[in-house]
Amino acid sequence: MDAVFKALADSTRRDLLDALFAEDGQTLTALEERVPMTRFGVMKHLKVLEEAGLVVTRKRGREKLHFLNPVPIRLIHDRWVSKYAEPWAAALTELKTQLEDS
Amino acid sequence: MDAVFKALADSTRRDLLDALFAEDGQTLTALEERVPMTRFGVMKHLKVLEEAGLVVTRKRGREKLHFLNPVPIRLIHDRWVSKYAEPWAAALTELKTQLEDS
DNA sequence: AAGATATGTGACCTTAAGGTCACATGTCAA
DNA sequence: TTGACATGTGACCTTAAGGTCACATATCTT
Repeated sequence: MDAVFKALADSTRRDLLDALFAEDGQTLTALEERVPMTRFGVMKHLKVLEEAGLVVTRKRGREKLHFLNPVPIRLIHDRWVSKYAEPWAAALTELKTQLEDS
Repeated sequence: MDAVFKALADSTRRDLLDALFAEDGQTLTALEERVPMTRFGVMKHLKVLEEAGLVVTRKRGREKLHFLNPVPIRLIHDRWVSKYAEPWAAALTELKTQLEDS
C-alpha cells in the first residue's frame, strides 16, 4: 500500500491516471503528448504506476497499451481514507440531527 | 492538494496521523516515542503535515499540542478518490443487479 | 530488405527528501 | 534563579526521486 501512496504523490502521475481515466488503453506515445516531458520521463512514471498496480499493460504488436486499475485506489479508500473521512460525515449527520431537533 | 498527497506518501507521517487519530492533541515528545526516530526527524514530519493542513497545533506553555485535521483527507476523498472508487462500486452494483435478474 | 515507428535500457545529472546532530531559546518548578 | 524540560534552528550527510540522453531492440509497412 505504501507503493500506491508514493505513486499518487507525484502530480505528473496523477495526470497520467486522469488521462487513462478519460481514455483507457492509451499507448506510451499518446500519453507522452499529454504531459510536458520527454518519453523517457513518462516511461519512468508509468513504471512506477505499474509497480504500484495502478496501471496494467498489454502489448499489441510494437505498442504497449496502458489500462487504469482502480482497485488499489479503492483499497486505499476502504482501508485508509474512510477511516478519516467517515467520522467527519458522522459529525455532520449528528449536527444535522441536532439542528432538526431544535 | 499536491502537498496533501506528498504528505501522505511517507509511512512515518501516516503513522503519526494514526497516533493522532488514536489520541488527539499529543505533544512532540509523546509522538516521538511512537516512532523509531529522533525528535528532529519527527519535527520535520510534523512540519510537513502541518504545512499540508493535515495537522493543526496549539501551544500550551512550553508544549506544542498537535491535532489532526481530517478536512484535507476529506477533500481528497471527494475530489479525487471518489472519482476512481465510485465507478467500481457502480460496476459492482450493476453486476449485483444482473445476478439478481438471472 | 529497409526505413520508419514504438518501446526498452543503462548511464548520467541535479535536486530534494529523510535523517541526525550541536547548539539555542523558551518555560516550568523548587 | 538555577536546573530540568520542551521545543526550535541551521548545518550537514546520504540516498533516492525526477528528468534527459545516447544507444539498442522489436515491429510494422512498402
